[in-house]
Amino acid sequence: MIQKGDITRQLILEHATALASQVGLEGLSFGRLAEDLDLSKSGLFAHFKSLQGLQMKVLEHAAERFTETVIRPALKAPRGEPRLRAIFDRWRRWPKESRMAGGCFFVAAATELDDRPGPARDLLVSQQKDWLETLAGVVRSAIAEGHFHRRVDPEQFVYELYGLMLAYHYSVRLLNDPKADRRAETAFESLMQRAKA
Amino acid sequence: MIQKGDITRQLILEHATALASQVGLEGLSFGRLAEDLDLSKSGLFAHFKSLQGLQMKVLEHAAERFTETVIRPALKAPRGEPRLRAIFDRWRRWPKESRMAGGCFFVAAATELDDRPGPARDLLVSQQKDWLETLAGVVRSAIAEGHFHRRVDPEQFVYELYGLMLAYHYSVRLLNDPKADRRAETAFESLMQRAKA
DNA sequence: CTTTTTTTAGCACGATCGTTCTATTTTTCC
DNA sequence: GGAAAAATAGAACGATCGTGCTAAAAAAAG
Repeated sequence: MIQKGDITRQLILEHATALASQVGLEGLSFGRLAEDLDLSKSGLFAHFKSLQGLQMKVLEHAAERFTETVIRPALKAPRGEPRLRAIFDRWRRWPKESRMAGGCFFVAAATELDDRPGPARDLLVSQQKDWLETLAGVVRSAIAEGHFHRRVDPEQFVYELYGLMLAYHYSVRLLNDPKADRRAETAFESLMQRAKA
Repeated sequence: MIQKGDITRQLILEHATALASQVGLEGLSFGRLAEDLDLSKSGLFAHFKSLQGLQMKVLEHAAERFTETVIRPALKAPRGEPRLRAIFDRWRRWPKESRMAGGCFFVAAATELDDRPGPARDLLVSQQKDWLETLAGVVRSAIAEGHFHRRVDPEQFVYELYGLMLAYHYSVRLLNDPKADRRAETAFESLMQRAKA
């Protein structure tokens, strides 16, 4: 049975995730959220039983959005190189697509939580490892399909791909570099070229 | 004339910078600093006239430390490729070298300030652009020395180098990946190889 | 030494934080 | 419809925040 509370919770999480992409997970506050959403602070609090509870739900919500915005659609592309290209395109556009005011939610969370032990950090780490493993799997497919030669190290490939995306985020958001898109594409093509059979 | 205040200020900044690498620039608070350093909150406050003032000084302090720990020593290496390698080595070790408990201070600051307009962000952007320009200059020297071929795009090179460092930071701090060092070295050598004349 | 300047401490302010408790309203079930 | 359950609001708590004001202590200057 779908309850009213579930809808409200979803609405809160939608806003909280976008807000967290700006101010960080620790920057979230019930007072601010309540004001933005025209709810009482205590009413909002009752939905998640603590700030940590809210932060965990926000992490889960963001991961779901990422899956349905980036991963799932890209899986429709043919295995191997085309799928990898689809992922790259959608990944790069995902902060805009998901209307994250503060850029990629996970980039913010990663630098914020990397030195704060606790369940939130643990959850993020496990999510990120899943994502890296998914990426490595796509690279392995590209090798199996004969698109990439067999000497390609999938983990190394993913490491460099991730670096490229981080540099892109940094260039766009902090430096406002208009050439950021071209830079990312060039780096991606270079990475692909080196892996080609 | 050197005053007592300057020494105290330096001591505060030393601690504040390390703390900010963990909790971020916005995570700094006079109360916390005062407790850590056994000073009164108001006495500490008097040294910087506002939280923004403290944050600006912390940014400046971190930049000075970076210059003397990474840039200056690396400039002793011969122009071109050797100097680039010296920078890479020192850059990678600098969070440990400078005893930043929370990893590279600037990585944290970059993701934190990228969507908060103000003087702190402006200062950080100008610092980062300086650093990128320095790096591009070293790459240009490598071309001039004949170490790199003339088709190398210095800005593109720096973009990929920066991405590699960001991925390294991410792998070490969030994922605790023991292979992070090897991954960074491999990516760096690949970047060098592609640029070689 | 004394005087002046600088540095530090103490205290209070309004604001906001996470959280708890209780009451009221709204939704759900029969 | 009414009864039970769920969702929301209101007020208050102790804590911490940045900041200002005032006084005492320490350092620098003569």
